[in-house]
Amino acid sequence: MTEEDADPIRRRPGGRAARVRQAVLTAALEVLAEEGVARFGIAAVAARAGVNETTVYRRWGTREKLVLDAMLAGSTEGIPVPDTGDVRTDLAAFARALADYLATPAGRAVARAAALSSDDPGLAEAWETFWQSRLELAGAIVDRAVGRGELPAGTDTGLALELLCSPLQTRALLGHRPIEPDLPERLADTVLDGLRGRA
Amino acid sequence: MTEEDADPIRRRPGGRAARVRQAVLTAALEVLAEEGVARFGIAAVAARAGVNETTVYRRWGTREKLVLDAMLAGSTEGIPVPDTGDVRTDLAAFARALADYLATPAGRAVARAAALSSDDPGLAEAWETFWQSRLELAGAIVDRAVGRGELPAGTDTGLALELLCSPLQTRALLGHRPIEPDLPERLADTVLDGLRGRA
Amino acid sequence: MTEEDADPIRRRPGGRAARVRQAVLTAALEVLAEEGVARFGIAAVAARAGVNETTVYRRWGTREKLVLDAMLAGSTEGIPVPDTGDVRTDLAAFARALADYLATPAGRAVARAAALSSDDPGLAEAWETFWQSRLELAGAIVDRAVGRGELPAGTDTGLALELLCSPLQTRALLGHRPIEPDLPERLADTVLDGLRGRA
Amino acid sequence: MTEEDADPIRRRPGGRAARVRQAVLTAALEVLAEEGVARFGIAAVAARAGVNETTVYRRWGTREKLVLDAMLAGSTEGIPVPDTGDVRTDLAAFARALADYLATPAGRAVARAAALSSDDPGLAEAWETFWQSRLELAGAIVDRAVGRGELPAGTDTGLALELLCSPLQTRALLGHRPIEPDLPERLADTVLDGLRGRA
DNA sequence: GGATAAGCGAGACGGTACGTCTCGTCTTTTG
DNA sequence: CAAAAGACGAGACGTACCGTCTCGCTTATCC
Repeated sequence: MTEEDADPIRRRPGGRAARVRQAVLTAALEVLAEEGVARFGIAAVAARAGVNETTVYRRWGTREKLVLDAMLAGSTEGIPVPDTGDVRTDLAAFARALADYLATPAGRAVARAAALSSDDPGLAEAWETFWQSRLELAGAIVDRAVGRGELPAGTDTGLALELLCSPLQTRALLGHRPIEPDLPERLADTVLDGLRGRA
Repeated sequence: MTEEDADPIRRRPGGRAARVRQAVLTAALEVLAEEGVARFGIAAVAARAGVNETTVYRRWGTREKLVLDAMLAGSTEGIPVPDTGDVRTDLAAFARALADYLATPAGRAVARAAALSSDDPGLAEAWETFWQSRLELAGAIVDRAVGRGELPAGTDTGLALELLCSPLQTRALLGHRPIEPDLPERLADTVLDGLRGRA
Repeated sequence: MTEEDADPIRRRPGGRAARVRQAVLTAALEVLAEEGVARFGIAAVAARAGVNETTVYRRWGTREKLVLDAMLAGSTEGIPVPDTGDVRTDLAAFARALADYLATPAGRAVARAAALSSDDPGLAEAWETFWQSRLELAGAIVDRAVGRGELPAGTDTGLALELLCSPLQTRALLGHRPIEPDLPERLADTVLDGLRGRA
Repeated sequence: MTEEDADPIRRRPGGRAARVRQAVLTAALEVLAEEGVARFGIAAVAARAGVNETTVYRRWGTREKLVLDAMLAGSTEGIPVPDTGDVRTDLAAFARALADYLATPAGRAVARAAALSSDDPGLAEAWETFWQSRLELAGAIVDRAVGRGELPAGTDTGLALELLCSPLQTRALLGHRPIEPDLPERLADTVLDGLRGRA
């Protein structure tokens, strides 16, 4: 885990094993985006990857683990974190980007997959980490604002991000209420005001 | 529709149909709470309700619709909405109650069920309505605060509730991050400050 | 059974009961002819007769009994028995008529219904009677031939009819082998030769 | 196709697939004989074969196909065809054997099954072939008699068999009229006389 | 460079749930 | 009060996935 990946499959990047792995994960992401998480099936993934079903079961075991691995491998880019020097602009842009991502089929699929596989504690933790790593980068926006004096010292970065992001996530997960275009801005404004305190 | 329920099943409260309906919905809620939404099956519900499986299929058709109906029929009480005269106390108490509910097996199940069946547009809308009706009562807290002058006139009630509730919902849905005991208070504080604007 | 039918349904020929009975039986015959005996269902019969399903169940109980009753009531005419004075012509014509009837949807349905419901001893006997009464009329052909000296005295009428008819019935029942146009004649010829004996 | 069976299931005679196949077909024949074709169910067959229900559906799809396959695989021996040098004795013995077979539960089931599934053209043809292959062996009796001069040269073998066998089949199929002990002999006699022609 | 071990393809199977279909019974409502 | 309307019980049917297993065969690794 430290200097050499323990997974024997990734040992040789050019080998057949790695090729199969990549094909399956790519296919999984495509199926996820096209069919949604509810109709996501291993048979479809294997067929699209040009790989035998048994192989997928051998390597990933269950549907949930495959979804998780595909997500981890596939969305490495994350949400872009702007840095314009103005905290309001940055937060609004980040919220906008997150909303756009969640409107994507892939984004919807990610959210659903996380929600559905959170029964298994191990998977739940993995999803937790997934979201954490995707969103905590935005903490830099808040931290920089504190550094510039735009926000008071001691500002709770986590709370800020949670207030900003979870309305968007919740809308993507529950029901089908669309995200109005000005919602990211309104969220950013209100959250900023809240963080600055009443005084 | 006005004085007599349109649903023919509920016409006679004492009849067999109504009795069966009640038994199934109750059993559904129990199974949901005990097994979770992923392992929720119609066979188990029918067995527990002492009703034939076919009847469940006849009346509800699919698992998703049964879950929805059980939720609609079963959680009529909703989250209590306090009225102490102090908006901060009220909001914090409401957030606390919501968090407690979401920590309940039933609460988790509700959240998961909504996330699960949001592929079907009709069901998604129904779940939207469900949450709307459960949470909008809390709008009274904000409205009363506006009336008392605790909050400015043009306060966006919906945004307020969304900021307050969605972090709790998201935590219940994604990952397994527990809700810290003081989170409701912190949420209430920050949201209130945000609503009051940057003085 | 002797001078007044015991069946209460037939008591009043003009009453509603009789009307319902007639409608159901007619509808049953139609469904039987159109859909075949395998897809014959009480629901379809009731719908076509403009009568409630429950009524059919009350009066006839099971599908088999309804089929039987419909057959008994519906095909009173039977197969025409010719009398030309020549036994070969008569037998061939009768065989031809039977073959034509068995090629009819109704005829196929009758044969299938008899074959399928012969598990129940009571029904089996009823079907036995049904066929007996339809075919034994043709015994007159043989008897007349004996009277005219065309066939020896002591000719086994039942055996003659069985030899003549059962190949046609079997072809209608098993497999889908069509009945060649000259088969009735060949049957009549061979059977007649057989009856006359070798000498 | 010549030296290796095309059916992939039978490729390995000792493999699990072949074992399962055999178990299911044997169980099917047993259920068929014990319960009759009307009460023949896949669940019962699977249970008796110690095989999962799904496997039966996968391999045979419908009840009718399973019945057919069981019959094809299970009654390979057919009706014994005697060769005593006397056509009357041979035909009578064959008719007797057929009558005995049709009196067997399995024999009844075969007849009923064919009558049951003759709606599907493919299955009807298969049943046709089934009966054809079971009965045409007896054609040798007639052919040998022609060779010995017991029967005239142009004797219609098919017609002879049909006249001999179909009365027995019809009695087994329709109604419940038992087969009298001397019926086979009388059939053989009359058919032989018929085949020899009038003087 | 050949043994050898790891992984893959192919095919079936056990298991669980789902949703459909019919039959025949039972309760409730209505004329 | 009897028939209509409609729900129910019972049970089979056929389908869809999931995850496991076995058996050859191909590929990559190791001596």
